[in-house]
Amino acid sequence: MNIGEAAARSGVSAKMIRHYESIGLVSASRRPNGYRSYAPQDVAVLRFIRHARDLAFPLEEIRHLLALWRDRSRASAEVKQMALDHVAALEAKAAALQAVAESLRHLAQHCQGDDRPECPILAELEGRRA
Amino acid sequence: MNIGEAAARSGVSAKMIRHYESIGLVSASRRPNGYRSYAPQDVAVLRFIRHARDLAFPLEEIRHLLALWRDRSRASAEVKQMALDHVAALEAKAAALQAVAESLRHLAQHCQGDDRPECPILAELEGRRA
DNA sequence: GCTTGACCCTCCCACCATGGGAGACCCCAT
DNA sequence: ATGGGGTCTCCCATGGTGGGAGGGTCAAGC
Repeated sequence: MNIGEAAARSGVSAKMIRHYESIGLVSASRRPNGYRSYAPQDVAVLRFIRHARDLAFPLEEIRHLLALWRDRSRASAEVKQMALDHVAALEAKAAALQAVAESLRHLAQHCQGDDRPECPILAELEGRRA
Repeated sequence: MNIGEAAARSGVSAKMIRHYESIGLVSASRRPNGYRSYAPQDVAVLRFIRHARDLAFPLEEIRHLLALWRDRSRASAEVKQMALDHVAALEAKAAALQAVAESLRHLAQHCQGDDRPECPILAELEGRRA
């Protein structure tokens, strides 16, 4: 099948499929006319990638996961470790965002939010620890 | 003062100060030799920007906040609204990350993580809803 | 005066993942 | 043979930051 159909079946855009190929994450055979040609197992790889992206794995980690996936003798421990490390990274990022949101929310709480110009939010940004 | 000192005093790297200037967020007068020259109030602006960045405001919103800051007759309501909108955006992003982390954590929970190859994480990525 | 080192200048490239678009080519059906 | 839809490659943009090359400037020490 051509790239368009592979895209539709995998949920990965044609644009991204080409990109993944350019960074060596996937490969594709070519027809005589230069068109990329995909077999069902190629679509499976693309789907794998998409699911991993849905779980916010960076492409470099996906490259690793793909290698483990293809290695039928891999130890599940390695996969699990990658997953847990990734979970930790995601939670750290989420916590950092949440913390920033908290402090801004506190700040906003002290702002009247009326027609007057007095604003503790701006004061805080300015540097007066108000 | 030169850019290096302004950077040290504001906590914004010289690199970033130049960048902010290139996108019209800040301005700087020039010395005859071409060097940028900063007054204390310029440093105050840079500090404002840095504090806003610490609160994860995007530069375009900071541009707006700066305008409000400089407008002594602004209504604090507008600032508060921006802050609360931003809080909502941050919390949405944090929640999304947390949700992804959760599902991956659940997935990993079912993985033995031993020497054997069986791995529900890879199975899930593959698409078998295991 | 001359060298040295610290600073400054501009311009380009990189990250990360994705999308948009231009200009050209291919193929099939009418 | 013409039109439309698919495909090709290549460039550009996002957002915010950093790195570095290649060159100019200035002050201090000799």
